[in-house]
Amino acid sequence: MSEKIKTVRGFRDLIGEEARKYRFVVEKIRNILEKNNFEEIILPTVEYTKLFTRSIGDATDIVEKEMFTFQDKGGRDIALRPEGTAGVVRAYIENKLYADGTYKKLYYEGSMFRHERPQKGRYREFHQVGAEVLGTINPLADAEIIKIADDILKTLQIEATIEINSLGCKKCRPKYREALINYLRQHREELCEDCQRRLEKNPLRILDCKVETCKVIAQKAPKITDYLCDECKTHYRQVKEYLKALNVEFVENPYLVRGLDYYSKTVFECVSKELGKTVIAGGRYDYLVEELGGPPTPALGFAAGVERLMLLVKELPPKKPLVFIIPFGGEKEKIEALKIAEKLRQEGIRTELSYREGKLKKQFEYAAKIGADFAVVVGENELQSGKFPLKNLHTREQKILTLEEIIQTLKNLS
RNA sequence: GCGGUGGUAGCUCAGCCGGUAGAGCAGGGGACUGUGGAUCCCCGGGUCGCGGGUUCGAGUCCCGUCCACCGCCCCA
Repeated sequence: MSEKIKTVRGFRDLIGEEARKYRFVVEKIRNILEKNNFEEIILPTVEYTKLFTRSIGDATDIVEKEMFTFQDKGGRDIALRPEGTAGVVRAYIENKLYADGTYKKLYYEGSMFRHERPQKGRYREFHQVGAEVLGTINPLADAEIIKIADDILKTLQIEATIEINSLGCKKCRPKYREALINYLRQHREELCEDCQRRLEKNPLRILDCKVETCKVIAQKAPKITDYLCDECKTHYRQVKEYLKALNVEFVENPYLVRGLDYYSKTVFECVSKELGKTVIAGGRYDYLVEELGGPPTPALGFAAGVERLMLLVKELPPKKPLVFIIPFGGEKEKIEALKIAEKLRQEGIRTELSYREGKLKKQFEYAAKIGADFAVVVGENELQSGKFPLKNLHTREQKILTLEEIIQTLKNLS
C-alpha cells in the first residue's frame, strides 16, 4: 500500500450535511444582498502580492506572516488572497467602474487563505461573503451596511452583539494617535511585552489587548470619539441615528479597532456570544481606492465568515421526502422498478432505486438506514395488478395505490 | 509563530509496572424464502498517526515529526 494522502493542514472537506450547511449560509446571505440590489463580482483567487501589502498594510500580521505567497514561472510575486476587499477595489479601478458617476454596490463570495494556526472556526482556507459600496460618503450607506449584517444574523437566527466605533479620518486620527501615545508612554512599564512593542508601531491595538493590566490602562486612555473632527463626529452621529431608526441594536465600543490598516470613520464587528469570536466585520475605507491608484473614492463594506456562521447554525431546513424503490423478483421487475424510479424523478420526487439484492427485510432495513421516508415494492404481484404498496417508513402504515396515486400523494407532501 | 492536551477497528474508548491488541456500538450473514429499527447466534475487520532510538521484547519509555483540539498572537 502506498502512503495515505491527507488534506493539507488547515484545509478540509465539507461533506453531506456540512456542505448543505455551507450552501444554506451562503444562499441566505446572497439573497439578502440581492434584495439590497448588490451585484455579484467573481474575483480571482490570486493577485499580485503587492496589492495586499499596499492595502492591508505591510506591518499587519496578515501581511507579515499569514499570506500564502509564491513566485510564478515568470518570477512574479503572487499571493492567495487573504481577504476580498483589496481585490474588489483593484477590479473597481482596473475596470473604471467609477467612470459613469454612479456608486457601486458589489458582493463576492469565495475562499480566502491565511497561514495561521488552525483551530475550530479558523482554517487556512476559509470562506467569506463580502459586500462593498464604492463611491459614497453618505452615512446612509454605513447604516445600511450594518443593517444588512444585522439582517444576516437575524435570518440565520444567530445571536451576536453589533459593536461600532469611529476611527476618524486623516484630519483627526493623527491628533488622537499622538494623545494616545503620550498617555501610554507614561504607563510604558506597566504594559505587557506585546503592547510595549505595539506602542510605536500600532498603538491603537493596545486598546484591544486582553491582558488585564493593559485593559486597566486602556480604560483610562483618551477615547477616539473625543478627538473626532466635526465632520467625523457628525457622520458617526448620523450613522447611529439611522441605525436607531432601523431598530438595529448596537453597542458603542470606543476600544474597537480593526486589524487592517485601511479603515477610517465607521468600523463595526458582530461578535457571537457563544463563540466569543467575530462572525461579521467591516467598516469604511475612504482612502483605499486612491491609495491603490484610483480616483479619490470613499467606500465601505463588510465580510462575513462562513465557517464561523456555520458553527452557529443549529438547524437546516428539511429535505424533500425520499422514496426508496425496491425491485423484488427478477430482471423484469428490476426494469419496471428502474422505469418507475425515473418517472417519479420526472415528477420532482426525490427517489432512490435500490441496488441491493436479497430479502425484503434487508431492503427495508436499508431504506430506513439511508433515511428514506417511503418505500415502494415492485414485484410480480404489483406488476400484474398495477397497484403498489406505498409504505410510510415512519408510521409503518402501508397503502395499496396505483402509480398515479403514489405520485399525487408524494407531490402533495413536497 | 509560542504554550498545552490528545491520536489504538468505520465510531466512542479501554489497554496496569514494557511481554506480540480488547469492549461497546456500527457493518455482513443467519434464526425468519413478500415488509425495517427487538432478541439470540455466527463472522469479518487494526501497518496502535508516521519515523527513529532504548530493550531479548515497545501501543506502553525516549527523541523527532505530522495532524486535530484548547489557550496566546491575530482574525471572518
